[in-house]
Amino acid sequence: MTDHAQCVDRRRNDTRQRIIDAAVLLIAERGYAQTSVADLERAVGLRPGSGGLYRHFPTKDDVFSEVLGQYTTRVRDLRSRLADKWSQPSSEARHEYGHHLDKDLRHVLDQLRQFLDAEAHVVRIGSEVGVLSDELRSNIGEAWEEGYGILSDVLEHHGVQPKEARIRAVHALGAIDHYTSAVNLRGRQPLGVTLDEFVDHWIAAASPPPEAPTIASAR
Amino acid sequence: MTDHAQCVDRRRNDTRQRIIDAAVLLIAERGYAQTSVADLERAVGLRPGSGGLYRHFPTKDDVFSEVLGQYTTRVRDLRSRLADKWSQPSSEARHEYGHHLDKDLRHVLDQLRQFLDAEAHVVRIGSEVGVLSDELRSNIGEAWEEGYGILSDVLEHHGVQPKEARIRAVHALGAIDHYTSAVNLRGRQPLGVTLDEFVDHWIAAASPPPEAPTIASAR
Amino acid sequence: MTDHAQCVDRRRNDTRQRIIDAAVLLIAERGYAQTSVADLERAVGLRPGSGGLYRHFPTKDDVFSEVLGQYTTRVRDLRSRLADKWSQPSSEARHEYGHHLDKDLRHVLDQLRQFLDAEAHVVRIGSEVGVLSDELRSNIGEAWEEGYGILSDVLEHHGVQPKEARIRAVHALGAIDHYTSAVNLRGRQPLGVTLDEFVDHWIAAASPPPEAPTIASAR
Amino acid sequence: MTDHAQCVDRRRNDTRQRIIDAAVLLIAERGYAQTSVADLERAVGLRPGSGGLYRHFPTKDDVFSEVLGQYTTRVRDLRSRLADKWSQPSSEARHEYGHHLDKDLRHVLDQLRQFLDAEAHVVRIGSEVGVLSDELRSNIGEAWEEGYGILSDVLEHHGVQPKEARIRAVHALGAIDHYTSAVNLRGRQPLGVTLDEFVDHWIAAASPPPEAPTIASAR
DNA sequence: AATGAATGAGCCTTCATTCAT
DNA sequence: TATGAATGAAGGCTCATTCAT
Repeated sequence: MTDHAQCVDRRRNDTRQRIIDAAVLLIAERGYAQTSVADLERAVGLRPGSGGLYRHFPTKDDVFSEVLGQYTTRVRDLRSRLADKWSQPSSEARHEYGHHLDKDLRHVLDQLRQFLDAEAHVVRIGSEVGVLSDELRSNIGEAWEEGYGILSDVLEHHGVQPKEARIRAVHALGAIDHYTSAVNLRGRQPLGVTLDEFVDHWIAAASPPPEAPTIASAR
Repeated sequence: MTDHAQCVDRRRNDTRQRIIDAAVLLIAERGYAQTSVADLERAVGLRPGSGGLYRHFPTKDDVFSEVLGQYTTRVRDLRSRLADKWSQPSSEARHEYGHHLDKDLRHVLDQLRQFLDAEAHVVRIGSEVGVLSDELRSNIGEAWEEGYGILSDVLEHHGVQPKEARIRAVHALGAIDHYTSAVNLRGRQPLGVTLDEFVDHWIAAASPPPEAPTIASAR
Repeated sequence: MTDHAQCVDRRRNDTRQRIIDAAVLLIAERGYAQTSVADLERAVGLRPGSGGLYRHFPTKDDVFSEVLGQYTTRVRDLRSRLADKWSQPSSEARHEYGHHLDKDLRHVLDQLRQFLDAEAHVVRIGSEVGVLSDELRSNIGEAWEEGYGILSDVLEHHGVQPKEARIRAVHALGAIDHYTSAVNLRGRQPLGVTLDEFVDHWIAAASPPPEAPTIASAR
Repeated sequence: MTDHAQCVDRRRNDTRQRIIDAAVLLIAERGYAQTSVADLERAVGLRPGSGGLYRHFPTKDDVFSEVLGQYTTRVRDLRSRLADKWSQPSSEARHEYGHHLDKDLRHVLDQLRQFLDAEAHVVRIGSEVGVLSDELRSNIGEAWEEGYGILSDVLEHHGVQPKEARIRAVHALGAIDHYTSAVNLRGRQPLGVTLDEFVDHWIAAASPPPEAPTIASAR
């Protein structure tokens, strides 16, 4: 393979990735349904409406599929990054994660919220799931599975049985997803419940009752 | 009033309501965005594309606004129907609702689930909130507020303080909304958690800790 | 014929005329093309879109045809009213019309302008002639013929030969029509020429040159 | 630049201009309001209703705006072409324009009439001004201003004061516009006045009175 | 005389996608 | 690889008119 060929390949990947990045931005801004192929082309310097995008993706949906794929990867990364914190408590000595469930949950929630702030497009897509193709929907499903995993990891680390950890994780992530979406989309706090109030309760609800959960989970 | 007049009146309400009913069905089937005016017309026997719908609604969105409005009414009805059960425990002697929080919560959840099964279209619309107009969005917001209310009613009846009842209600309804949507839209149980498993946990999570709930919540 | 029947007939004519009056108003406001059958119905208290107008007119265009017809009648009236002024100079002694062409022309122009201010709808239609049906167009033609007549009357009265009077009349009315329309429609004075400037010139141009026109026209 | 590139460029300009040309024809035939986007597409060989026109113009109105723009340019050209004739009398020796107002006016009128015969569409649009958008209306206004200018140029060249030249120009062009439109749209000569009769009078009326025109206009 | 309902034809516009160059 | 052009299918909406009641 010549240098030239490499350069071409690079450029190709370049445009391809730039389309994805543009998609991320545009979706965050106006949503999936309102982002047209021409918009994407314009955003990356291709002539809008000329179909230049189809050199890089067979279909509009494939762009978004890739977007979601990369997102899933980032969720996975976050998950393993956090998992490391519990399993290698000494590495970040001062923080001492992995000892107190409460503290760890709050930390996870913080991380989760920070993460999602940086992934506004996916939050946005979340409110348009209904108009997505089946493939895209299942892409999103994968990401969610990893997301639940983040929470079940902490719980398991703290001795909650795997099965129960999963249940709690789904319950907890679902609750916060709903709350966040409600605030974002309807611009109003549900029943006037503030974020702080919600979070405090959430931490408490996510933790298993102090008495004897660990006994049941002793494996 | 003659038979005649009655007939005329009937016809009018008829088509209008039939459009709404058709909308309910079609939304449940393919979603809001995928339901065109022509689809609605076809569904009620008007010639598709002839604009016959516009004799009954000024705008496509107004159809859906009405759909959502009628839905909100039904949620409200459900709420007051359930509220009656706690406040008039003797009226349905054998059921004895209003005494045990656990039992009542399970009952509410059953009712809620039955209710939502019959309102599949709204669940579906919920997944398209992102593409909806502001008005439609706020219509949905209203319905949710009533929905949370159903749960906070039970909790309050059982001595949970109003503020905490609201927080718990939002948390609980959010969790179940997310779970249900996940199953409906992605056709898969999150982390393999079954409905029964989820429900059992949900009941437990929604109830305040057994010891001194009111005391605990008085902070 | 009973009183009742008369009453019905009255009402019928009533509604018919009210439709015409409404048309006059609506056209003046938004133009012919923008005035729909439903608008007319609404304006006279019929249910818009129910086709009630078709009890009184076979066609939308027939309404406007009638509107134009009544207008033509009014132009004719104005014409004969003015004609009387020249032929019966003594009747309104003080004004002494019929003696000085200049004065008379200015008077006619004033009357014409007053008249048209009260007939805004026709001025408006004038700017939409291009979208009118042939019949409507010829209706307008009739009115114009009467309009030219007003001017040729004055000129003839002052000794201008019929043929030349007609030419001058067409020329003069055309010039003022164009000027007025330009100001109305483009909201700007052509080449910055003000109304007063235009009128002064118009009077001068409409009058035949002082030397010997009367000789030629001596019949 | 290869043949290829040239061909591509040609094609682009081609369709765009062909749309404009088609618009000119269709407007002349049936008017602006009656010319739909689909009509234009059909006329240039695009599939009607497929929206192919929108690759070349962002909006239906933009097509007509361009049509009017090109027209204005042509009027301006005519104006400067004629202006040259008066200021450079020797260049076309035999015609000797610029010396006799009568002759020059007749010449201008001939040119104007020839010009407008070739611009039937604009005449037609003139009769639909009432239904046009503001932008289109102001486009037309521009063209008129140039048109008046043609006449005021001749008059000024012959010593008529600028202000009076402008008034006369507006008056004269208005008169002929009205006459022409009347004949075109109503298919009948106003008061039976023939074109020749009208023109002869027009020439006379447009010229300032022989004696001391400049003095008279200095008031 | 009036009305509710329906209709058909049409309108302007959008957009994912294809194709030749 | 990129682009101009075209296309087909749709989409929401308007409106004069008809018809049964």
